[in-house]
Amino acid sequence: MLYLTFVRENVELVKDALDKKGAEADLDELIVQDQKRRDTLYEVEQLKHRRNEASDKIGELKRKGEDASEIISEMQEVSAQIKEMDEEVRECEEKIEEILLQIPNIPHPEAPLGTDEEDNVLAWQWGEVREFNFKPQAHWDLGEELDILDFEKGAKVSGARFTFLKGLGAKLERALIEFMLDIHLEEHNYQEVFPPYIVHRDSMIGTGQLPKFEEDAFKLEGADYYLIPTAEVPVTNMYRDQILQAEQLPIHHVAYSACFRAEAGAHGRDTRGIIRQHQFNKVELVKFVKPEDSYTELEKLVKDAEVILQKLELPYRVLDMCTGDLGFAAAKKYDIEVWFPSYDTYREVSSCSNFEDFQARRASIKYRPHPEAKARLVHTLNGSGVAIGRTVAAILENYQQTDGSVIIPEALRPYMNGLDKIEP
RNA sequence: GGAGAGAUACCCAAGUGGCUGAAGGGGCGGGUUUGCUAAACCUGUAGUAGGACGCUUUAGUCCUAGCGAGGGUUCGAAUCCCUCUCUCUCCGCCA
Repeated sequence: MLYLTFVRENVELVKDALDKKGAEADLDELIVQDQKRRDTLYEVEQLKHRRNEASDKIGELKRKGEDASEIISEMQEVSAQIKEMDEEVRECEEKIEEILLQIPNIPHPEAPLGTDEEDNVLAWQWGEVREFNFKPQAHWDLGEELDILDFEKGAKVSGARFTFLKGLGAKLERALIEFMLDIHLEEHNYQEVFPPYIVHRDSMIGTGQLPKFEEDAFKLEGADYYLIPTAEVPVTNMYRDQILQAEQLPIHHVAYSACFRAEAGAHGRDTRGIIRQHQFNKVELVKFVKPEDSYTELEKLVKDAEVILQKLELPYRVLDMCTGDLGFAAAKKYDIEVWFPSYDTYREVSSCSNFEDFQARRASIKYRPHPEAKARLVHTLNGSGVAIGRTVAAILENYQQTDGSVIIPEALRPYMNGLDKIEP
């Protein structure tokens, strides 16, 4: 969310941002409501001032045992008027809030201009794409043959986009979680948290999932509860409505969690395999930093995520996301995509964003640069470090052998009891 | 799930309708005394949000709101009433 004052004073800039992001919001109505609110507020505050003074007077008169009925009846009228105008102000604020929540973050000036994923810019890439001397199989075929993925059982028990991992598949998933957590804890100095998977509405608003993207989330029936679409939501909201001390920053958290997504707009896409599931595992990195550090921190965040893929020796590329593909809350974003032989392309396994103060403002997360200083909003960042399910799929595809077996990446073997291969 | 008790500023805490725009204490900041420290004494300490005017060789002044949240009663609410949230204690149940 942007500050109302900021929007009021930078209407053109905000309009430009809306264009670049391909978003819409009724700025004209916002300005009208804002003006109406301020006018009414000024008047009603004058009345309240009068009332406060009169109340003191009444108290004084009553203490002296004198008659105050005249001034009381006068104030009865004033109070009724105040009540009415308060209601008017409240209505304006409701409309303003509604529009304000529709306005996306302003893109960073260096974010490439563009309308959709076609316009994303290749930033850099790593690793050699393997040449196969046979036709590589898709991970769902490999997984079924190895009896480590069971799509039928997933569909039977829970429906489409749910899958059972079995035996060494389940172990591989667990090993990756452990492996990634260890790297970020021991080599990158993140602090681990294990968050709740269910949050209430305020938390979803705090990080920007709501109110705009209600249909993407799973809501629990009969309660104001949502299943988290990413650990970003609970971990960022840990610090909601807080003023941090300067020396607490930067805060770097790593959190493993399951993630739940309705995938409402994705009918027919990635219906096979485990690329797009309603429930998947992810190790997430979340940072709270001083504003002046946030872009350095973003670069480091991407590097931290990349290390995982480098250690697993999976070839990947990094995309600098264009303005149209930045999403609602990000000012700048890099996606990391790993190579999938069967798709003959790269698929996203991580998305690293700098939200600047957009989330911090919604969630009211501030810090004091000096003990005496006025509180400022922090900058928040997060990125996957990385998505587990897609990494499993990538390992199956990239490490497959002619006989249908799959080699375990060396870095992962300590987490698999030294196992070097999954065989049919 | 049942019964009860709570929520007041950085912390503890007083406060049942106007003299509380929040006593008192602790902590923290400043000062006096002092060779230094400590002690004692004096003194400051609502952070925030919003608005009006001012400033932009940058600086404030005033107003409004704010005692867990939201409503209500009242000329006036920390105080009375209603709803909700959270915390604690005991019982039950459970991993």
